[in-house]
Amino acid sequence: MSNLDTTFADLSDVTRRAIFGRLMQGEARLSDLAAPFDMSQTAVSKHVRVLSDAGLLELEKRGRTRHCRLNAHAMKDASDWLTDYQGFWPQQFNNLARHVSGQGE
Amino acid sequence: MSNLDTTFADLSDVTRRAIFGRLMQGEARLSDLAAPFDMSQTAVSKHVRVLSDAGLLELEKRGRTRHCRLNAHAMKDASDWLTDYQGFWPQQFNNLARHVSGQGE
DNA sequence: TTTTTACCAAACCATATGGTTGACTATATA
DNA sequence: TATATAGTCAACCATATGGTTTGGTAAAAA
Repeated sequence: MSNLDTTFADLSDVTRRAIFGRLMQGEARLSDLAAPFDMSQTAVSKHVRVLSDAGLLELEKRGRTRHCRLNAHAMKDASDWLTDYQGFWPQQFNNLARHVSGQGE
Repeated sequence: MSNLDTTFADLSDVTRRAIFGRLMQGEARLSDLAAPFDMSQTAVSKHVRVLSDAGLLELEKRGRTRHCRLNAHAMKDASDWLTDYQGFWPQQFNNLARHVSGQGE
């Protein structure tokens, strides 16, 4: 799978987007991440592994806890892609929307 | 699945991103869409159905051909989300990147 | 030292995904 | 009319995904 494939696939799961969002507020332990979800810690651990494999976050073992934080570099790549994407599409969408809705200008 | 789930899932397949890209250049018949790919027309037809079910494109039957075009409204929704997303994250990413790389500023 | 905590690993399960083939329908074209 | 073309549908297959449970290990706390 390409990088873009995995990034989008990762973002297509609501649990992972939530983990993503949580980590924006800062580092968290695996059990902290798992707590809000109505599923086993093992399941959350798998999601974290998916994100980690995609390079979207980093894991650090400290004693018996595992600490997760966003990987700024990988995030930057994703952000850059979105920037490019978003820079290109909107006019197209808007043009198309104007055309379709017949609103002219 | 939520709307966001399906949109990201749709974008996570390279074939569908290519179809997506092709349709940005304008309407196309199903067989036109299928031609560049080393897979059966049935497979491409399935991808098109996935995109259609997600509301990302529209199908129109004209005689024996099926014409596809982007759905401007659904596209606008996706674009809006990306805009919000991208408006929110970059500073965060940049802050995080600065912090991690220790570049101060 | 014993017990609890935090996590991993393996096996398993149901469903989704991305592809195939073959048979079919409907429309153009010769 | 006969044939080729565009596309669908249904059945099938292999693999991926998202979850579970059970049993383990290592570290912290009692």
